[in-house]
Amino acid sequence: MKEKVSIFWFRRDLRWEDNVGLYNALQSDYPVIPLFIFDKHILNKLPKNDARVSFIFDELQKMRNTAQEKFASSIAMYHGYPEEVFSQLISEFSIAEVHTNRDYEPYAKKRDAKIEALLAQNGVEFHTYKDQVFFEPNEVQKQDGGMYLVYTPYMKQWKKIFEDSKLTLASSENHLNKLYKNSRLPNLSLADMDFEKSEIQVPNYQLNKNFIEDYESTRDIPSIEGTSRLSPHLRFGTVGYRKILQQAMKSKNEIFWNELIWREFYKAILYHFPETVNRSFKPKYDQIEWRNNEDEFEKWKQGKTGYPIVDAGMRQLNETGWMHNRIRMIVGSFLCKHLLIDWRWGEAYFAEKLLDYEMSSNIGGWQWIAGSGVDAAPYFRVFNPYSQTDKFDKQKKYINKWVAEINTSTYPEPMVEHKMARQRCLATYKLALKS
DNA sequence: TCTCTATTGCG
DNA sequence: GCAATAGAG
Repeated sequence: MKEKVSIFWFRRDLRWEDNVGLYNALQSDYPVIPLFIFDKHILNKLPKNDARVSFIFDELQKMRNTAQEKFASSIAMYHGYPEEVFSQLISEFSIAEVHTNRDYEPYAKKRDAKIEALLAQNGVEFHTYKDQVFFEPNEVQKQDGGMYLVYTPYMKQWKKIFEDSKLTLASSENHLNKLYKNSRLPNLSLADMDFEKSEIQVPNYQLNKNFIEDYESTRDIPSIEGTSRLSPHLRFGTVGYRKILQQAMKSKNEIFWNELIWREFYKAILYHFPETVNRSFKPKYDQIEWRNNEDEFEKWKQGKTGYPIVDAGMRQLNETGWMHNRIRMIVGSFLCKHLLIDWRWGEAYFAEKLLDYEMSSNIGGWQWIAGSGVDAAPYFRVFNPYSQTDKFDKQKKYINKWVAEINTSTYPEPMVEHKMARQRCLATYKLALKS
């Protein structure tokens, strides 16, 4: 006789507290098995020392320890394809319900549809919940029911409907005694999955009131810790989104809040226009004749362009898995506009390196800088790396930190001359965009 | 979430 | 000779 259980499937919500799906799973009539699947569809494409895999692994082990020590439970961990893992679970247990938080990325939508069908065939209920956003892609709409394509009106509507909404936390952490009592559910090591521990660590985030007050004045200065470092935690759900919103609301200054709304805007855009993963939102921009020079791309990746602010950014990315947002715009503009390399190449490199890699934000950001996206920068807006340095890193504190050899003979000459590159960019874009 | 150039005004 | 600014990309 198989045991009757329910399952909560963790994906990008790695926390016990304020977890909507988990809260609902714990209301089940049956003990709840917490599940995590290291998905081979995703992991097979990653390098063996991928920092995000290390981070997820460490966080899950911490959570597993908590479950063992306080609730005589654990987390069932598998390395495999989700459909296979669920087939196995179905054979081992009599599963009443599977609960999970909704995910809006193109791959996730397909995966979940498959799992839902598999479960349905076996008479298992599949319940999904809103957890990683405050408003889902269909909840912020124009009067005519269409999706906003410009950020500002989207943001205004978002805030308008937010006023009529309640911001409450889900008290999942108070119901963990409903977890399935087995402290030896299947565990894994990184080595079991043929991965190794990364050198790169995810730093802690800051979210105090002063930080949010000062955010507007400090966020653009890359040499100070004026950004929240929240992004990897937000990405993997090691902090709950509603708690962040609550903090953001405490300040009169709405700049930080607006950044959270950008995140939801780009999630909604990717949800409604999944083809923009590798197509320009504005089709004409796919007519651009990119130069796509491999050697130049290599110099950009390594931070050897001869433009100190660009090189500092790329080296920060390579060494820490993170880059300041102001600098992301500068290196992105340099790649697309000075070097005329396809934004998709830059997007792919960021996807490989960023601890906080979020598909919707990354695609949105790159299409913004390339000019091809919704509500994008106009094509003729070419960032000047020198004036950006003057504005945001006047004392060269950031540059000196990441490009130590800046004043020595080993530092390369600029790989392209700014004025020429700018004119070449304008001419190339103009050619592609004319009628 | 920009940059460049030409022009104006000051004097 | 410089700073401020409009207009265009």
